[in-house]
Amino acid sequence: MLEFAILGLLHQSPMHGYELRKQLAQVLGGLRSISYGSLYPALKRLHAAGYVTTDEPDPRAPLPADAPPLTGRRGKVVYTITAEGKERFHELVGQSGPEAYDDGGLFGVRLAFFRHTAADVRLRVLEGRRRTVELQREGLRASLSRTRERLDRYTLELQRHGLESVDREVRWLAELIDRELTDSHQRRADGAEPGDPPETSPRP
Amino acid sequence: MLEFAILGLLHQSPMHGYELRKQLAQVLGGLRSISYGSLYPALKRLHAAGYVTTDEPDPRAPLPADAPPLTGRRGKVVYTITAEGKERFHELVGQSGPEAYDDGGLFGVRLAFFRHTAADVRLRVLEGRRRTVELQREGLRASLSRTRERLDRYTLELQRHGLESVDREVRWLAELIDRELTDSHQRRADGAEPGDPPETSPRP
DNA sequence: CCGTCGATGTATCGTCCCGATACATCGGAG
DNA sequence: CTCCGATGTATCGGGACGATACATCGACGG
Repeated sequence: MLEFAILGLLHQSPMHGYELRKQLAQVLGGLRSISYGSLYPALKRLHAAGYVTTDEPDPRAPLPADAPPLTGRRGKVVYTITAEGKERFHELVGQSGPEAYDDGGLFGVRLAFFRHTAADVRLRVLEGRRRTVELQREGLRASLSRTRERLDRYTLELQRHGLESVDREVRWLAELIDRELTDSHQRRADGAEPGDPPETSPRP
Repeated sequence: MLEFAILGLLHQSPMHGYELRKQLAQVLGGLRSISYGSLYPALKRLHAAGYVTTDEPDPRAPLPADAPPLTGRRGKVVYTITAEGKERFHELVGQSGPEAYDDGGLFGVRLAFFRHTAADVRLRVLEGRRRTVELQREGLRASLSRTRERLDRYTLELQRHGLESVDREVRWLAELIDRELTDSHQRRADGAEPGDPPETSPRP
C-alpha cells in the first residue's frame, strides 16, 4: 500500500522523505498519517527493487583529507522514480481485482490516484468496492438483528454507529459511480477520448 | 488493546481461544476482526504476565506407556482470568486519560466494556474522545479549505467523505454524552447508587 | 554576536498485528 | 464408513507503528 502511494507521489516529482510524508498525509485524507518507521523501510525496499534512485553520492570516496567535524555526515536524500518504477506504478494502477478494493486503506490510495487510472478501471474498482462494503453491511445487519437482545446499550450504540457509517459509505460510492457513468455518457456525446480522467471542474 | 479486550471477555467467563475470537469480533463491531496471529501471542503474553491461567496439564508427565497415535497431542485449552488479571482489568477500565480515547480502536473497546466502568470515568472518556475527534475535524477542515483548489475531484471527494464521517462521530459522541448526563440526573433524582451502569432498556 | 527554538530531515529499535498456513479433532450428512 | 465443515491450537514472515536519537538551518530576540 505504501509502495503504491510513494510511487504515485514520486511519479509527479522527486522528493525528500520528509516532504513525502507530508504529501502522503494530505493525500490519505488528513487523518491517516504515515510514520517514518514505515516510510524509510519502504523507501529502502523500493530502492532495492530498483523502482527509485537516490542522489546520495555514496559516503565512501571523494574526501580523503576532509574531516572538520566528520560526525554523522547525515545528508539529505532526494528520491526519484525510475522507468521501472513508473512501469510498476502503471501496472498497479491498472489492477481492478479484489486486491484493489478489499482493503479500505488501499482503496483510499487508489482513489487518491484515480486521475492516473483509465475510466473503465475506475468504474470496476468503484463497483468492486461498493460490493465489498455492501457485503460488510449485510453481515453487520444480520449480526445486529441476531444479537440485539443480548447486547448492552453501549455495544449496541457502537454497532449502530458502525452500521450507519458503512451505509453512508455505500451511498457515497453509489454517487461516485453515478458520476462516472454520467461523465462517460457525456464524453461519448462529446466525442472525446474515452478514458480521459475528468478534471476537478469538468465544464467551467 | 487486545489485552484489554481479552481480559474483559474472560472477566465474564473462561473461554477457548476460538470462542474468544468469535466474541471479540462481535464486541468489536462486526467489521474489525482479530486474527489468530494476534490472539495466541497475546494470550501467551497474558499467561506469562500471570493475568490468565490455562487448564493445560502440561504435556510431559502422566502417560508412560500410552502411545496409540501420540502425534501432535494438540489439546483444547481453556483460559481463565486470575485475581491479578481482574485487578489489571479494573486498573485499565479506570483510566480516563488520553491513552483511553486517543486511539479510535482502543476507544471502541473501552465503549464495549463500558458497563464495567464507573459513571464519572465514562463521562470523562466520552468527553476526551469528543475533544480528540473535534481536533481532528478542525485540522481536516483547515487542510481542506487550504488545498481545495489544488486537489482533483477524487481526492476532494475522499476528504469530504472523511470530514463528514468525523463530523458524524462528533455528533454521535455528543448524543452519548447527553444521555450520560440525563441518566446521571435521573439517578440523582431517584436516589440510586451513583456509578450504576444504565441497563439496555433503563425504562421499559 | 550568540543562543536557542522550531521546522526540516534521516534513520533505527522493539513491539504489535495481520494474512497465510499447517495440523488436529469431532459430529453429522450422505 | 467416509468425507466435510465447524471447532480448535499454533507458527512464520513481513509490514506498520510509536518512540527515540541525531543532525542541519533559518529566524528571533538578548
